[in-house]
Amino acid sequence: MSGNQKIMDSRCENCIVRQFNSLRAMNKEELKKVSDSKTTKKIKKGQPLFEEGEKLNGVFCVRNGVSKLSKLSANGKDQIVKLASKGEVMGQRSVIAEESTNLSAVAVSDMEVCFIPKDSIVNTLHKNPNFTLEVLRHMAHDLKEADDVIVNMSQKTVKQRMAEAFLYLKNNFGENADGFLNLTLSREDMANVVGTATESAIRIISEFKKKGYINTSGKKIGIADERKLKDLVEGY
Amino acid sequence: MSGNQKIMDSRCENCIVRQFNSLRAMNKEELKKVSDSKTTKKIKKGQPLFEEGEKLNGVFCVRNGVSKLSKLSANGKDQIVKLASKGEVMGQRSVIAEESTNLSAVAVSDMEVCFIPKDSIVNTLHKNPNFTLEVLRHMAHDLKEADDVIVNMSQKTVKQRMAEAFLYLKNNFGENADGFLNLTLSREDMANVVGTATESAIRIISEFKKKGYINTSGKKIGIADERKLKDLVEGY
DNA sequence: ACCAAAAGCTGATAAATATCATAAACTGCC
DNA sequence: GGCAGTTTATGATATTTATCAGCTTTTGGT
Repeated sequence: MSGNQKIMDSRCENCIVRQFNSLRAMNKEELKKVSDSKTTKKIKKGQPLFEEGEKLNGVFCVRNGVSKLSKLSANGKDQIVKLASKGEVMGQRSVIAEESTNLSAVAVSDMEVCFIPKDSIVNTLHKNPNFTLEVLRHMAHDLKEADDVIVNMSQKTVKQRMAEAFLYLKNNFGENADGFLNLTLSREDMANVVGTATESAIRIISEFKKKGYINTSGKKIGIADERKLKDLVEGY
Repeated sequence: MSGNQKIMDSRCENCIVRQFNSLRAMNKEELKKVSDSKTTKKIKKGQPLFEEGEKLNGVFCVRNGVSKLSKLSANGKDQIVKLASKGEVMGQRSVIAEESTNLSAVAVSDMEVCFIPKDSIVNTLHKNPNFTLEVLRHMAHDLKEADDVIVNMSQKTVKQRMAEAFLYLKNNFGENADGFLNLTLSREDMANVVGTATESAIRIISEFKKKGYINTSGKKIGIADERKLKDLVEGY
């Protein structure tokens, strides 16, 4: 790595993260505008990026770390709807629909994000059909995933959803050299992903451990028997 | 009504239904192309429009009637994800993302739909940013709603979801002169909307009736006490 | 290093929901 | 109009999940 990498990375044009999201469909000028107007922020684990009901005047592009996107329900519990990591753009919906967000975003690990004011985004949406289409494709995909989540939530048991959550964490955030998941969530967050009580989540984690599906070390969790977890999800 | 209404209506340019969906952002020529390539179909209650896993080579625009969009889960139950009625376009996602559908569509009442081959849609998506943006806005809205559904499914009780479903049916499909809901769903379909066992749905309907929240006449259901249903949804 | 607060854990119990069984009411059909 | 098949209904029971209470472990701050 060269000494001036920091400076290079700070331009969107050179940002690797862009590969993963709709920004890659922007042309040079558009990207320049975005880059000139954006600001980079460091967010500590546990800190909020934005809260439900806020009007966002821009989107957040994740460079590093992970954020949970959740919605408070009437019973006082948070439901985590999505975990956004490197390359993902948060707050798009609010900006596109010109409504306040329906979700809160809180960092679940230390993060580095770029905040892109909405003007440059909205402008490009009106002028560059390729970009708009790219965003649309992303959203179509998200919507399809949302359907799957709805079906899982309503048709699968808590145990099945928990097993699925572990597989999801492994597939999306990977595991480190010791075989533990890269992303460590608190039991409460796990419960809020799965949509269950914290105690129930803890109980199921204990059970999975006892049965040898997973192993734990402190808060870290490792997938020990992926096959068994998959079977459980499928209902065997 | 004039004698040639049938003919007028059969052109998209004059179709009222278009007011409700993204097609209104198309220009004259684009609309003409759509109109020339589309075909109109009548679908009887209970008949499928398309099935999960199919590759759709076009979208369906609902002129009349209602279709359920559902997904089969591993336990053999159908989860109804959406009810599409007049003006709604089905199959967009599949066409946009160029993937097979993740949902099945079955008519829950007699329907009249227009099938629009994908070419004219895809073409416009590439060339008319206004149209693309309009579709995008719709999808952003759908996605927001999907988030709400996820939260409801995971955080609310079956009883609350059932109450919510009745309010939804009233708000979206209205009621007739006798005070009964315009859209009559079977108990099984109700259960599949709410994500519960058919017996549980029946039990809750009986309970609501006993408590005076709703009234029934055969399969028809009328909302008797909207306030109480709303309170129930909110958790009182 | 120590203390308070938070997170994790476990048992007992209650509540919600699913499942199984059975019967009545309705529907389409000849 | 009557019969077969489906839908609706209800009871009994089993299973799943939430809630409450008490305890231990971990964490972060000074």
